[in-house]
Formats: sequence, structure tokens, C-alpha cells
Amino acid sequence: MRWSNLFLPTRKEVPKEAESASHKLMLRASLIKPLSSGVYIYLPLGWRVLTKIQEILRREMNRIGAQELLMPALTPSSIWKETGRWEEYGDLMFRLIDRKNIEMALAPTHEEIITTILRDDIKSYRSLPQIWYQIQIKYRDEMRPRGAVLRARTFIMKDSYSFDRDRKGLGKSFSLHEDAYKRIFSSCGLKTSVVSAAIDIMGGSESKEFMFVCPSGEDQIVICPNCGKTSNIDAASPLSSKVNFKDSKIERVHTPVPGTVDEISRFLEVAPHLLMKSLLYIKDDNPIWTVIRGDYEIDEEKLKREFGEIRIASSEEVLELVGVSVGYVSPIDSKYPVYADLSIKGAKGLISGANEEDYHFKGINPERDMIIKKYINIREYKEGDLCPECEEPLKWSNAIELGHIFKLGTKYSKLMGAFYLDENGEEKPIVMGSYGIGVERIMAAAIEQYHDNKGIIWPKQIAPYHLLLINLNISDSKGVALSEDLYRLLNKDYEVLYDDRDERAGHKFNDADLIGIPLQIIIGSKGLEKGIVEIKYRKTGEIEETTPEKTKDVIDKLWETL
RNA sequence: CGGGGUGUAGCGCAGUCAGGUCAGCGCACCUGCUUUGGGAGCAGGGGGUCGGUGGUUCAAAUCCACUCACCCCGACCA
Repeated sequence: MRWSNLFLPTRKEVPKEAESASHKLMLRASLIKPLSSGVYIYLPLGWRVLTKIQEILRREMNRIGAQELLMPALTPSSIWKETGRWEEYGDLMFRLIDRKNIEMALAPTHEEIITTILRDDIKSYRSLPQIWYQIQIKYRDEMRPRGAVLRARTFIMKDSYSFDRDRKGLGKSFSLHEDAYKRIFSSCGLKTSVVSAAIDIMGGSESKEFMFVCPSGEDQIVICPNCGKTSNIDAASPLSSKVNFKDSKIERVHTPVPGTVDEISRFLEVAPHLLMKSLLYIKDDNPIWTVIRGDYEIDEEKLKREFGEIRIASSEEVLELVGVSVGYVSPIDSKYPVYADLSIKGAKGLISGANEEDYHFKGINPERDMIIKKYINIREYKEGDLCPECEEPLKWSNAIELGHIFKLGTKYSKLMGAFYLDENGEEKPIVMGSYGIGVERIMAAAIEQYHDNKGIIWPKQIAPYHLLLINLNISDSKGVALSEDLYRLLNKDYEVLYDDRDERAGHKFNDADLIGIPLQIIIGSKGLEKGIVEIKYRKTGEIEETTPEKTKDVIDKLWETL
């Protein structure tokens, strides 16, 4: 490809909202162009990268015997209603109405659609197992699109589905995918961690995520430095950090300061974790009293999972319900049911309000002194929390979720009636698995891993072109002739981008480093005088000199070692 | 949805508080000459209903109201 014909408007500047390296570089190198919030155009250079990634996906999926098909993005509401996800998906689903007034959805995923094929056409154990996959655009009206393609509202997903007779078969399909995914990510040059993950709306029994550790990732994973277990924070159930408690008798102390954790711990000169924080919530007009260790915050999402719709009581309500202002309420002898966070379990010698303005109790032993209706897990996890296996402090990292594999089981087959007959003539639900990979996320992650202050440094497997042939001076006829010859020669074995533009050398060098083609072949008058061609590694900036005649041989060798 | 912010040429921005002399700068683009190994110089040029609607005013990018869009931080996902 001649650069003079290529649509590739590189930029020096980039919108200020672009934060992460990948976001900035994707815009500067014209890989993508925003169209609307969370909706991106893939420009020629970006699409070449995405195509490379898709080729790797196809190769590795085919290797495990998967068959490619393509399902529609536009889907009728009826099939979603069969599984209940028409409601469950809520606002995340793009919905529309056709001319016949029928409700449709742009598919956010395809379990329902694929199951319609199954239930009609797979009737015998003889037809199992199967693995089917597609590379498709998914539509999700995300609450907050971000990081360019990291969380978009339209995005390309490789999704595959396995169909087996039983859980043993599912286990095999699942591990085939796990292996394929490892090969896929390493083929793309990416280091990933496999972590156990939460199940949520997909349903099923087990799931693992393929995480790419990187600061701009929006997921949090935890790693135990001791036992090596890695998990998504949502699936980790870490323990609250360990502190020393001393048992003692209850005492009433004068605390003439505002009743916040900060103020009280400073006034009494004790660590915040020795305080017990009370928070009153209201559910359907009924007060719910929660207590949590002073160094933790309540995770209201978890609270909602426990209690349903619930809201925090205003300070006026607290005064009215308890008779004392917020910082001084006491969970001892509470009129309302007390739910204690797990961080309170086993704690002793705690400090809490004394149900009297400007007074606190200290030395509270919750198990001895309080009536706790139930211990629940409602704290917001934070750094310093402990591994549930070996009680070591966990290490936290941000990560990009590149892939997710689920053992779905029989949820969809049962709800949608996908049954087969086994060799005994017995009707059984098909056991399913579902496996996704975010194609653009691979591109973004690769840029995050491979870039420097000049631009992108593509790993060769997904580079948009293999070689960048740069003719520094297009008015030098000798240089032009040599460049044209090399272009013709190299094009036979490589994907060559040929910078034949009428631009100054500096401009070309900077563009070359920005778009990150692994090898640059530089033809310039300086070299020509000495009869040499320069070959530059984008990654290290090292330059290898050779002669025009030997260029192809040298490239052949270098390409192998990349 | 909650919190914060931004909309002025393709991109980056100034101008808005103190309404008029305000349609401006840099990059990019077009023409010419010079230049030619790390985003060139000079000269000339094209491009805008200042996000939209309505209002206040002799006068609105600027003030007011409403509205739309986009971004950033939190709850969901590949």
C-alpha cells in the first residue's frame, strides 16, 4: 500500500478527554474515530489490526473444532421473553419497534438465538458435542461508555457456545476454550491472568475471566501473594483486615466533638478500626440498623442485594427514630433489628455512640453486649483485605477483561426447550457453555502493553503492516527508483506500507514511530551516497545497515526473530 | 442514575466573569517560492448560523431560561 493513497490522517494533538495511552494513540494514529458516545468507526489502519486479531481468533477456534456461523444482530423480543432476560437486561438492551409494531432488540449477546437452533435441530446424543462461534457486533446501552473501545456501546465480540450431553462434556468444552484463549492472547502478544469471576445475569455455575493487568483497566482483580489465587474482586470474598482487639468492660466516656469516625478516633486517640459505625437504612418505611467497622464503608450495592430497594435515613429521621443525633446512636439495646457486617464478627473493645449526645461507649464486645439479628457481608472491599484461603493481604491490580468463559449448564436449554434423547431414549437438556472475547479490547490492551512516548509498537502478529518502507526524499530519483524496486520485491512476501508521500524526513519518521510498524526500511540520500539501506527496529530504535541487494535477505532474517 | 466538567473552523484552544472596537490563535488544508535525515520558512488563501431554541437589550459567543450533545469519577459488562 502506498501511503500517498492511504487514508491515514495522523495527529499531533488529541482531544483532552482521552486519558489512557491506548485511547490517545488510537486517535492519533487514526485507528478509530468516534461517532457517538461509545460508538466508534474503525478506520483502515485500525480495521487491519482488528482483522488480524480476528484471523487469530478463527485459527484458534477452528483448531478446537469450533464451527463459525453468523447470527443476526436484530432479534425479536419473544425469544428474550422466554428466558426472562427481556426484563432482566433492562436499560442495557437497545430496543426498537418494527413497522408491524413488534418489539425487537439489538442483541447484547446471543445465548437465546443460538438456543433456537439447538432446540429445533439437535435432537440426538449422536449430534453432540458441538461448538459454534461467531464474530459479531454486540449492542449494549452501557451506563457509561469509557476509554474509547474499552467499554463501547457497539463492539465486536467473538462469542462461542458449546453443547454437550452432560457436565463432564461441558468440562471438556470449557477447558478446550480455556486452552484456546490462552493461545489466542499469547498469539496477540498479550500477558493475561486467568481469574475466577462472578456469575450474574449469564447464569450458570462457573466462570473464568482472562484479565490483562493494566492501570487503565476498569476491573479490579486481586492476587494472593501467598497461595497465588487470583480473582475478580467481585468473586473474591476477601476477609476484612486483621486487627488486635482487647476485651474489656463497657465504659461511658465524654466525647464533646462531632460524632464522626474521624473526629472520635482523633479525640480518643484510637485507630478508626476500633470504632463501630452505625448506619440506619429505611426499607418500606421500616428502619434497618447496620453496623460496620469504622475503617470500612458500606457497599450500598451489596446492601441492595441483601434487602432490595433501600435508602439511607436522613439525619432528621435518625433523630426522630432513635432520639439522638447521627454520631451518637448506640446499637446496644436498639429498638430496630441490627445487621452487622462481617468485619464486626469477633471484634472486641469497640467504641460506639452511647445513645446520648456527646457520650460514647468504649469496650463494647458485640457478641456479649448486642443483639445481632444477622451477620452480613456489606462492606466495600479495599486494599489490605485478606485472602479467604490463607489470610494473607491481597495484592490489587486494575485489569482489562479480555475474555470470559462460562459454564452455563442447562439454564437456557431448559427455559427454551432444547432437549436431546440419550442412548436410553431418555430426554435430557443440552448442557451449554458460553465464551466471549472482546476484539477491540485486544487491540487496546496491545497498545497499552506496547507503546512508548513516540507511539505504538505493534507486536508483529497483529501489526497492521509488516514493513514500513520509507523513502525520505521523493525528489531524489535514485532513491525513488530503489524504493520502487524494494517495494515490488518485498510486497511479494510481506504486507508493506510504502511511505511515498511528499513530506519532510522528520515528519515521516515521527509518523512511522506513531503508527508502530515493527520494521522500518529507510531510504535516504545519506545512505544512498554510501550505498546502504537502513533497517530500523521500531521497538528498540536500533538501526541495521545493509546494501540494497541484501535488504530482502536481511529482512527475512529479522522478521523471523521478531 | 448520582457527582464533576465541556460545547467557538477537521483537531487543539483563547475570548464568556466586567455585552459593542470580537469571529481570533496554533496545527491541518489550498497556491507560490525557498527548504529537504526527526512533525520546515516566507508570502498569499479557503473554511464558522460561536451546540440548539427562546428571551433580555439599541446591541449577545458573552446575560437569563429551557434543551441537546459529549467527556471525566462511581454502580454493570467483552
